[in-house]
Amino acid sequence: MLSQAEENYLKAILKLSQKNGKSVSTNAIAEELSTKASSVSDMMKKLSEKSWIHYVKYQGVSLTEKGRSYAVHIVRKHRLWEVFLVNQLNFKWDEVHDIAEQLEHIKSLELVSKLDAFLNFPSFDPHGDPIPNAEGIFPKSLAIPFSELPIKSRGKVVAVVMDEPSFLKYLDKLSISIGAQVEIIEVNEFDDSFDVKINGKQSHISLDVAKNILISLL
Amino acid sequence: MLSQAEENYLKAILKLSQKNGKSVSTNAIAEELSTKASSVSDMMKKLSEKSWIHYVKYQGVSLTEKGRSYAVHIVRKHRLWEVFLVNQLNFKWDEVHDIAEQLEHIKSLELVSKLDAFLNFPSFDPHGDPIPNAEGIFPKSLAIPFSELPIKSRGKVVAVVMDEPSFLKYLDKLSISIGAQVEIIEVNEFDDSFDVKINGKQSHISLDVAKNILISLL
DNA sequence: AATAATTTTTAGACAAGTCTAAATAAATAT
DNA sequence: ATATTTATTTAGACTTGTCTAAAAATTATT
Ligand SMILES: [Mn+2]
Ligand SMILES: [Mn+2]
Ligand SMILES: [Mn+2]
Ligand SMILES: [Mn+2]
Repeated sequence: MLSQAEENYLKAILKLSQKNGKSVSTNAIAEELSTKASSVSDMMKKLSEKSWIHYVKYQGVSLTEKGRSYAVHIVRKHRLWEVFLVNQLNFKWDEVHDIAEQLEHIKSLELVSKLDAFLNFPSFDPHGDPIPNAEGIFPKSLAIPFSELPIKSRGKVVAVVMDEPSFLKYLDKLSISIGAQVEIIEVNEFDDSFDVKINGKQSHISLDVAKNILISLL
Repeated sequence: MLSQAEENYLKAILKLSQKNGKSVSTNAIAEELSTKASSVSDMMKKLSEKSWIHYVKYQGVSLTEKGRSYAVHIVRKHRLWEVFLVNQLNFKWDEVHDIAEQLEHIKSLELVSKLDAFLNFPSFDPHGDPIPNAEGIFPKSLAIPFSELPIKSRGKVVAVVMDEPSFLKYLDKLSISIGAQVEIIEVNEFDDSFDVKINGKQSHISLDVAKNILISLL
């Protein structure tokens, strides 16, 4: 049985390899988990001995089939619990991450499947992130960053890339939530900002913000 | 912030002092937590340095005010989660203990209070155990062991003392559940067993079983 | 009251997980 | 191709929580 620490490492490796493709560096993992590279090296040795990861010294790591499916299961739990917290307990979307970070480590397959059913088999979490099903398959969603939305075309917010509370609260202030209708009116070259419409109302956002909002075209 | 291990020790001390009054012995704690007396000694030193318990070598331990209130909070979480698992997720009462044993360590006051509200502020868990409120006050219930119910008087099952799955499943088999109407028809002196009525139907239970069922008189 | 049995504590060891500092390998720049 | 910088690993130390075995204190028995 894996410890919480081991589970967090697997999850970090999954996240980083989903983002950057291929193999993951020691430093990237250390950064992701706010720990030191030396601690990561130690842990990589351990996880590799137990066949959770492929690891060649100085060459980075990748998940084994077994490791990937375990990591996906943790992600599944994390996102299901976030749905529970927001939809059933009325938490706000910027409040749930740290709690789900703990709940994801609760061990009971029965619990996960009953929770899934209770929540009506959701496909996306409160931040628009896809929830893998019991077989580990992620639902597809073709989404592009808001910053790459063609001018004048309409889109719908489907997800956010960051889940830091400060970013999420800022989106609240801008009335940007999952499902909101958006449109780019104009690009301001000199500061890379955008004049936009959000649910029909004119607004203004920076490139940094726009890159972290995922849109599906209407 | 307390570790899971420390929390489990505090909870064990609370449980034992509620059962036997006064101060709790090293061996009793070791037994309760399935660990060794030497480990308990070590931990008692640590908890006492941090003022969670009163501890005098060779004299047993008791909780400080602060320790008691922390332990009660863990119990509150444990029992609220059990209610959630049984009432919302349709677990059976013999399946929830181990899961609640993990969930009780999730740290978020906000979560506890929202869960409490979501469940409609329950006063008793699925085994009939009292759930302390946010102030740490336990609801009262004057209950006596089934084995001490006066002959011919009627009673209602309000709680069970043990929560081992095997015991709970056996009660299921006897159709004994929280709320069931019961009555002792006759005491069989030679084997200390009882002829009883459960929801009107005649049955037969041992002293061991009867001692672990709590009744309130009708 | 002295002895025996039981309970509790200490001493020393170990595994997990982390850290700092030093060594080594790999990548980059000259 | 060599030197420099950066990334990664190793060495050694520390904390938490556990264990076994031995020592000490307490309790029970004669
Ligand atoms: Mn986590
Ligand atoms: Mn999320
Ligand atoms: Mn526990
Ligand atoms: Mn219970």
